[in-house]
Amino acid sequence: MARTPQDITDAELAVLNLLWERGRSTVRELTDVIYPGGSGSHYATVQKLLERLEGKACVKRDREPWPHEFESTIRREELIVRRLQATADKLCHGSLEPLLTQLVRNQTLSAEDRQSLRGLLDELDVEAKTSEK
Amino acid sequence: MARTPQDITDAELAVLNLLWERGRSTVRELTDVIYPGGSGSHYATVQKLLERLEGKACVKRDREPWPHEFESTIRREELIVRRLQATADKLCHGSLEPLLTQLVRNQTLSAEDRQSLRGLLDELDVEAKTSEK
DNA sequence: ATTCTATGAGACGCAATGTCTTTACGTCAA
DNA sequence: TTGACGTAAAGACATTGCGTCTCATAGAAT
Repeated sequence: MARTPQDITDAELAVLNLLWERGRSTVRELTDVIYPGGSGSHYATVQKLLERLEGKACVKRDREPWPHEFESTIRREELIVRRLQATADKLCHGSLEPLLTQLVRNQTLSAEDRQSLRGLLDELDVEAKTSEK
Repeated sequence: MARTPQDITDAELAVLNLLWERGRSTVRELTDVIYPGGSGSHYATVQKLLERLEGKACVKRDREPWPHEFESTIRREELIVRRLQATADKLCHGSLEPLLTQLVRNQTLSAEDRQSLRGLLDELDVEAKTSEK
């Protein structure tokens, strides 16, 4: 069984999380937050992580300003969905429904929560019906 | 940033999935399914994976019969919840609610998925009503 | 007894990942 | 222009996770 590398590693995620918070940033700005009072090599570490994120199409580099500025090209929500799907693939033959079941069972939802959830489901039903013709 | 090992690896998961399907099994039975016509060393591979799963308290070994029989001590649902929580920890400061939102918004939910979710919500309504008095 | 299979401990090797080094380059102040 | 300083870019390096494999020993069966 071949080993499958992680899509986005923890260190990379730390950078992405910061980009989501701060928006467009330089390597230095990110480094100073992730490694406060960090040495010179930490700068290179963050740079490498950004480079790898760029390779994974999760980050876009703007070479126009100097120093370069980085920006995430993936939204947090997209990554959430990606991870959910990965979990479903490995544990539920790709079906997301069991995840939903566990989440609903596990979380204490108020009556209002349940109602609004039903509303959302109704919306989805309508969308499905209108798009199928 | 220290590297965090995966809780359960893909190869280990393949074994667990089989145990969930078949129930209590011997090493040979599992090996013959995972590596059909596999060589002798594949047997040892499965054995090692079981040993590691045992160390992670996901599998119980019964030394009484011969050959030994293995059984999973964790349910698929527990593992799902664990992975969901891990995703929430890394992407949502530990909150599961954003996962739920994404799952429901995601149009990959089939009509049947939506129906079964409604059923689940109904169950929760009943539980809430009976426990509130 | 011998022969087959199972067990158990450990070695091995590749690759992923976080880190660090080095060299070249751009920008600005004197 | 030159020197100083921060940045860019490429790549080397160390650790270790993880799947695999070897071998020595033990139990069962014929």
